[in-house]
Amino acid sequence: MAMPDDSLETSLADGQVRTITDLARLAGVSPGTVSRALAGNALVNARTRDRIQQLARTHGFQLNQMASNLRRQKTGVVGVAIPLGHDRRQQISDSFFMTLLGHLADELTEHGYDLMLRRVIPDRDEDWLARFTGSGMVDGLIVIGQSDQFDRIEEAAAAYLPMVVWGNHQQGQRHCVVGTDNRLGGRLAAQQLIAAGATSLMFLGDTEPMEFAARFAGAGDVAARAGVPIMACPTHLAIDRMPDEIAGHLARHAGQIDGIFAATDTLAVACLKALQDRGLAVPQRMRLVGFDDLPLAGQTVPPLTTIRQDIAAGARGLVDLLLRRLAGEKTESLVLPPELVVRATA
Amino acid sequence: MAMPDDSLETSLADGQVRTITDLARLAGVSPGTVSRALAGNALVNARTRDRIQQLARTHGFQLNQMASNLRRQKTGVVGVAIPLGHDRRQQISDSFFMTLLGHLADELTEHGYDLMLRRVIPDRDEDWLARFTGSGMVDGLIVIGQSDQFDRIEEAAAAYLPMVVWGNHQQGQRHCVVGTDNRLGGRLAAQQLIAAGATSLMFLGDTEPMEFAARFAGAGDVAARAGVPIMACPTHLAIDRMPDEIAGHLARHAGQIDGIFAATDTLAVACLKALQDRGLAVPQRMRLVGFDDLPLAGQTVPPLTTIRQDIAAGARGLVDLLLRRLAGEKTESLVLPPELVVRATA
DNA sequence: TTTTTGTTTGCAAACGTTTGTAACGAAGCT
DNA sequence: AGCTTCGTTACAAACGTTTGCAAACAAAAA
Repeated sequence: MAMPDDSLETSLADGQVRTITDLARLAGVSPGTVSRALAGNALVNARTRDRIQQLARTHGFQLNQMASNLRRQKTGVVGVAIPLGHDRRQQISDSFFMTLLGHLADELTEHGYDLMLRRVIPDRDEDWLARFTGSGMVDGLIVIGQSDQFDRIEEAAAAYLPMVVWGNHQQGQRHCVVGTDNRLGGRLAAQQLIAAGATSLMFLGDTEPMEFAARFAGAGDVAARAGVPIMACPTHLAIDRMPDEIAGHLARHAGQIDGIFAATDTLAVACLKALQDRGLAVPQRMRLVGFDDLPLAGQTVPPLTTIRQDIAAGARGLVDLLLRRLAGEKTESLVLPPELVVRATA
Repeated sequence: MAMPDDSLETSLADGQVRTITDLARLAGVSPGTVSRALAGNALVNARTRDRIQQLARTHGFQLNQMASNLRRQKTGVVGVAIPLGHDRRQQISDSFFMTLLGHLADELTEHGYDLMLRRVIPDRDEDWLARFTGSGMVDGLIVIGQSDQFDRIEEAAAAYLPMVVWGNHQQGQRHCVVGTDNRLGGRLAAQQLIAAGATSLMFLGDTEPMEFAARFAGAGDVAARAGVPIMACPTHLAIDRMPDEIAGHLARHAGQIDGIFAATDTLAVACLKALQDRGLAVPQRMRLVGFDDLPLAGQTVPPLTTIRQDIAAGARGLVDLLLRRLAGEKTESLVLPPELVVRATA
């Protein structure tokens, strides 16, 4: 048996081995064989396969993914879109979304997928969804937050299967969604506030986004049944406006209310500070419940009572459903149960 | 002039217009012309150009990026790698890195680049860097945090130009880095603690990672000059171990020290809680300074004195330098000045 | 009319893979 | 010896763009 031609090998050694063809020349076989060898295909003889893999390793050969993707018509990349609809500065700094993103990265990596992150501003870019799905750059799409794009997502879902959305579930919707049962979460929050002695409630947060609207509605359910009034106080999530707005709300209504349901832990923490600034004892004079159970919720003084969203489970659900859709399955939505975490603010 | 053949057009209308060739047939021109028309190339007649663009719009045509990328040998994608070296669970949930990531997404989007996120575990994957740079999937690379991969990054930088790293700058290093002057930050922190009356210091945090080591060293400089002792108390950043470890440190040393420099705001906030649990008044009995100035630093009670890193500026710097490197420039590193933010804990 | 110039288009060769099909020996069978 | 079968490899056609070059054509100049 002839050894691979040494002189040929060294004559190429200086010029980088970039393409599969370079490698083929080096190994004295055809490009097709190299491709199969690198893929571990059983069609190619075990000895040649090892030899080629060895050669690839020593020369630091890297397969060109672009070409591979084009040929195989798949990319191994999942797109993650964060639409910034109603409050442009909100989400990107919102630690809930960032934490979810982290878990998504974990989960996708685990399954051999890469993650392509794209922030989209729907008002500026009409067909952000079509651009992403049709670009050929991603095999599937995860959308974090419906924002105010429910209709557009709904429309896209009709034609584009491999898409899963984090958000709120609505009766009879078409697109596959994963999310917490926000309405139930709202009920739990209001129940706890009332059980802790509250007789008049404030909902702190915007009621425009679907998730928040559902939380408010859930709290409303319970409040109505208990004969307790509840008022909504819209507040931006942007860190620079939040404190002032909360202070304003408290200044106007602090006398009339004795329980606050914050749409988000971030809001709750800011609110807690505002309450302490006003000298209102928590939970004696004012009860407070948050939403999310971010890590910082346990770190406040007093520690925050809140409604827990299981972010890790959410990420697992998103990825699991997406993978099944990539395999052609037509999956149902997944609604996760929220959990009341009683600490010290209510 | 003949209008585009209507019967032909409708005969294709049902079958999706996927490729540039479909569109060419529809418009009665060659694929090359369509390509140029869509690119807005001045070579093609203005009228045909408009007609083709209109046609593309009405049929919802999307250029296949994969093919385009392969042909042009560029992708419009920047890779962002987060190496999880020394403390696997740390970084992904660490709000500093997440915030930086958010700003990076902003900044890259602004310049027309997409962002491909990849978490890498160096121990499991020897040549994570080469895989990323050589895959052909990204035009350039931003590495967030040197972790314990300084040498590997240094080595890769020799051959691969378009790479910028967030981290600590060391005398004479090869790779281009953007980061805060951690040593100076450490000095500022220690100065403030001592000015506030501290006479014996604790450094709360791991001293392994380069950034933290530099912060500790800076504090050490000042402490030594002032004749104040400082001890390092290694602490994990993982949220589930942090509180217990801090409580342990305090139990052992609380009597001997009266000032704490926490390597991170996250640590500082947890420490603040632990101090309050022990009934140690801040800042009367114990002074505390953090690092980062995360949004939550202003929300604690009392609000946290800390060393500010300008994350947004860091992100801008990273992207700016990367773009210049993509253009072939050989750029210098960028060291950002930290800033002391005096609130109420020291 | 012929030549020149300029504008607009088509042709075909890349980009670097993957994969169906054919080809080629060698071995096993009648 | 002829036939099939099997294991291994080479060949070539895709995948959907972009782009240098040549061709076609019209208008202007000679």
